Amino acid sequence: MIMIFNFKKETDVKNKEKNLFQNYLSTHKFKHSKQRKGILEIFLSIDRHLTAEELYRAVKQKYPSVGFATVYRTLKLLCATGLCRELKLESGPARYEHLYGHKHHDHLICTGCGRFVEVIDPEIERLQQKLSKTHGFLPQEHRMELYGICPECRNKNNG
Amino acid sequence: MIMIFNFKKETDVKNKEKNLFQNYLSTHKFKHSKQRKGILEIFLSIDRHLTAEELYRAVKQKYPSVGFATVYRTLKLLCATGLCRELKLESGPARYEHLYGHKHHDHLICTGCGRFVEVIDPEIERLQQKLSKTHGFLPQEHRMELYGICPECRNKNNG
DNA sequence: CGGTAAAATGATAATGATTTTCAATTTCAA
DNA sequence: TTGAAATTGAAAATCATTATCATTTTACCG
Ligand SMILES: [Mn+2]
Ligand SMILES: [Mn+2]
Ligand SMILES: [Zn+2]
Ligand SMILES: [Zn+2]
Repeated sequence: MIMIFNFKKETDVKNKEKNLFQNYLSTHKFKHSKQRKGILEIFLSIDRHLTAEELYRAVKQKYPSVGFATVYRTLKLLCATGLCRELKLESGPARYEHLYGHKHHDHLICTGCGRFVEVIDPEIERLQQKLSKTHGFLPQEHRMELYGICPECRNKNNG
Repeated sequence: MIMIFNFKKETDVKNKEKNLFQNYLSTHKFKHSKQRKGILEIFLSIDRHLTAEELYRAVKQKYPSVGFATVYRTLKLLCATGLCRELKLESGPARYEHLYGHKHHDHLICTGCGRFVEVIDPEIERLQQKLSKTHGFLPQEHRMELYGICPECRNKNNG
């Protein structure tokens, strides 16, 4: 019962995201190609912070003819639509995460295993705004990544 | 009088940094080349957040025969010595800043003109540590960049 | 001082991630 | 259905950075 309910809710959310994308394409006079639909579909099916290459590989499994460039191009469109956020991290290629229905958050990243934990601290957010204003800046965005060792990796290293 | 005093203090600091570098080279059995000395000298003479290319160009003016690769290699050494910090920002090539005698700080960056303002908020730092620990992480480093529009750019756009 | 092994250098090639180019294909409004 | 315009995949180009390698320097020894 609960499973069925969750399943329904999930597909509803995904349909909403698909509609937002279709709307974005329409209002910007972009075309509704198979590739764009397919890439969005696969993107929505994977809820991780993945790289363009990881997404490309997943897309290939269902749609083998899609090119790497199209994945990159579509990721830009998804970001423009507000469905996706591009993360430029300290090292490695950019990673992409779902944005729709996700509030702003920052990341706690394990330097051992690469695990991502999404965090938000309203007090930090407030102080960031205040700090910007103290220096006369009009605050726009910010980026905060906290690096450390996660509980699992701490156990491994200590055991 | 004050000028002379400041001048002396400045060169003292620079000499200390040069000595630290020479020590680093010695203790690691690296050689004391003209290029390394020259690049450090130019690096110390420019107190900005500069790219490898900007440093390369400045070095070239006084030491035209120095290669780009050597500038990159020496920047790595300066970072290892603790005289320099490499900043991987949201976009563009890495930037390098003086580290010796500079406490940890984060950056407020103007999206209009690219101005860097160094900021530190002990309360934010404390909350970052706390946030990491709340999730069972052993805190290591963090990165925080606040983007906004600086007072000068705000005036320009409003005027 | 020479002599010499090891390290450093500069030029250039290679790399990795991303973007651009372009000929062929697809979309879509008329 | 048709044709102009957008999109695509493949491949080349780009950008920042790193690796390679023949030549030059450095540091040490006699
Ligand atoms: Mn996230
Ligand atoms: Mn700084
Ligand atoms: Zn971990
Ligand atoms: Zn500005």
